[in-house]
Amino acid sequence: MVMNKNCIIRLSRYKNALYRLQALGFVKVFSDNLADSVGVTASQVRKDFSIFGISGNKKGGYQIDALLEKINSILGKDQPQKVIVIGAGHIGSALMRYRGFEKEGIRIIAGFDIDPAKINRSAPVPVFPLEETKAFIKTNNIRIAILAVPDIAAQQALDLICAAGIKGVLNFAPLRLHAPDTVTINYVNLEIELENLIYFVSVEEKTGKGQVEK
Amino acid sequence: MVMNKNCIIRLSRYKNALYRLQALGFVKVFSDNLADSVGVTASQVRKDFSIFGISGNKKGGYQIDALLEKINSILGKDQPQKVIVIGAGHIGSALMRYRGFEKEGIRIIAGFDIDPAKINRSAPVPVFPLEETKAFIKTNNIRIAILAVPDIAAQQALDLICAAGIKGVLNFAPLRLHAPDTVTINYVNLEIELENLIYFVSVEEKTGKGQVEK
DNA sequence: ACCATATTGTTACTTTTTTCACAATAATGT
DNA sequence: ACATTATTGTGAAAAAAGTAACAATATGGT
Repeated sequence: MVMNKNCIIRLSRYKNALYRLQALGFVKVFSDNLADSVGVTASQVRKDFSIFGISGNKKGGYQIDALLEKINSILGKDQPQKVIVIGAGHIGSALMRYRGFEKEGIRIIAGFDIDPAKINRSAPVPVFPLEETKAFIKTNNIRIAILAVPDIAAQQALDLICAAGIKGVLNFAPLRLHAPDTVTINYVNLEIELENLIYFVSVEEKTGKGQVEK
Repeated sequence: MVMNKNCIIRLSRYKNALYRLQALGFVKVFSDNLADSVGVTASQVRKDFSIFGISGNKKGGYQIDALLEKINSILGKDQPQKVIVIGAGHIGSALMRYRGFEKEGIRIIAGFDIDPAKINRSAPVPVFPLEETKAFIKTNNIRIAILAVPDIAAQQALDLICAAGIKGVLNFAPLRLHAPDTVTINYVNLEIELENLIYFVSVEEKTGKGQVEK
């Protein structure tokens, strides 16, 4: 089975598209419908499905609800996922307020910060002192953390949570972090995404389009 | 010149790493230093540089300040970039408050929302009614917008801003949008990033690691 | 019950991306 | 001044990812 990260990302996209199709009243879907709504080729869809052992019906396409069930199970969406946030600054606290994760079965259950002024044990998503992180992770059996601390603090914070048992990290600090390879780190960097846009927009202005692959 | 989006993203990463090295007092850097701090191979660094016509000195590596100047110019960081935000909900308003873009020369100069309650013409980053978007983009010559509106409104909002002259969009809505191919769209989706982590973490728990490519 | 048709599943092919490998060469020490 | 060594720059090789093509087959119409 030859699988890579992009594959899983596409699986999430298929899932989102399927929910939309389902909401429109569709019951079954063909690889090319799904391809169109996600923006990939039909071959890609079928290949991805075959990688994960998802099968449909020749001439009949895929049954949307069965397909969703399968994808959700692959993506581990059977049970709700508890997540914590390290760093209650601008990004961290925006994430704690953000309700959009819930419909995906992802719950941010606590935040942690080194600054005493940020502590608030009675907020809807409570914020605890950083020292309590390790104990919290262990007693609540948390696997996934969002790291939203300043650059200089990031590696140290990562070491702390890895030692406590965290296995997956969504990192907002704009630098490469090091962790045991049993820990998966995904990077989010809006500055880089914007810089990327700026590049393509200005190249296009200079050249009049067509030269650049995206 | 064979160049792709990942190449530009790596260029941004090199830039960030170079600033850190510079802050530590380094004056020159070798491809393998840079590779280490960004997490790629030294060959990759040199190849990327050769694509953009960046050259160093045999045996002498690269002069950090000259290198930064070159990369910044490629990335269009010579002049500050004005950006607007469409949608002043949770994500949109967090972005408007976020000061982290400024050190990258990116300034969010206004927000727009359809909800009259969100309008605030005198905020540090003012929020205007959606109807004024087109005029604002034209008079201020804006090229780049962040799209932070609900799914159902996204395509319509995109059509509006594209018609007004926007050329690059950072989209937070979790669906594929359609635009003329003179417009670049980058997608940000934290739910998908988290789902991705959940997948890798649970696969690892089941298999005991080593089977999965990332 | 059979035929024509549409769609899957998978293998082979193509393209893209990354890595390797090494000649060219600048810096350093003797 | 010369030899040695470290590092770049790049073309060729390898690996990875994506696309195309088509045989297999289920479906629906007649």
